Amino acid sequence: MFPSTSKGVMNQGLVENPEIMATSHMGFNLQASHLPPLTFSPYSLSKTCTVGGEDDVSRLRGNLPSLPPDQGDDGSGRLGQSPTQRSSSDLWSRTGDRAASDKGSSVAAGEYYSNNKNGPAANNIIIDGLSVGAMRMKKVKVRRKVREPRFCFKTMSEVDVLDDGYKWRKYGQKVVKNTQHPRSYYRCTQENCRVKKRIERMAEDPRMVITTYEGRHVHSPSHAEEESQPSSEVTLFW
DNA sequence: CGATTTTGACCAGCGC
DNA sequence: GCGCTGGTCAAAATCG
Repeated sequence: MFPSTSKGVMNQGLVENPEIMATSHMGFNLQASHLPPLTFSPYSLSKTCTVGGEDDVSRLRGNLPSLPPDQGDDGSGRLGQSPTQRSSSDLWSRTGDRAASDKGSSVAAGEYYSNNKNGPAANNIIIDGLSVGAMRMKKVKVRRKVREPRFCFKTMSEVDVLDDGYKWRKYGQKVVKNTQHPRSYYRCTQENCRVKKRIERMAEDPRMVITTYEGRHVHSPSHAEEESQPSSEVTLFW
């Protein structure tokens, strides 16, 4: 349903091979000198990286997308990992919102988990996936609030804010529970563009930066014309 | 001086 | 209802 010539490896929510090419009307360009050339398939990304609410849970349970990636406003075209894709022995870290209690009562839609089974490595980008199995294990309590499509990924970086080609304005910073590092909230400065992102460092490994995007850009990257070296970018689509 | 960042206050969702 | 927490607002401060 989505044009993609993915050559990458999606494994339990990770993109391990950067050689994924795809086309889409929406995308991110991450430019960072410390990163390898990366272009993520929109299909792969949406398939493993986002979940936004009750509808998504239903979709995930059916393992079928209900919407193509370019339709809808709440997680279009998102697919879920099979519950069996999440191994209990894998190291997962919660990176998403607080739909579930911090007191460990349940796992709910809207949470994001990452699995870095290869361990942190330089120039390694990890796409975060979602545990559907965990949702099945317990009764899911879901926020009714409509969510924008989201995905998050981790990068090993000394700088918090990666240059993704868009212009961002910081609108908040918060110290979240059980973490030493504050979480920063950014909004796209483009008028009528409601895309947000938040950036935080992993508690377990402060070298890893977790970037979570929410929403879709309605415009091109601000310095798209300046792209002279596609091989030095990371492009994320969904 | 406009754009951006900082930061405390406020709000909403959730569990008890 | 209350307390806790994450997310957002907005005034003040800072930057270029």
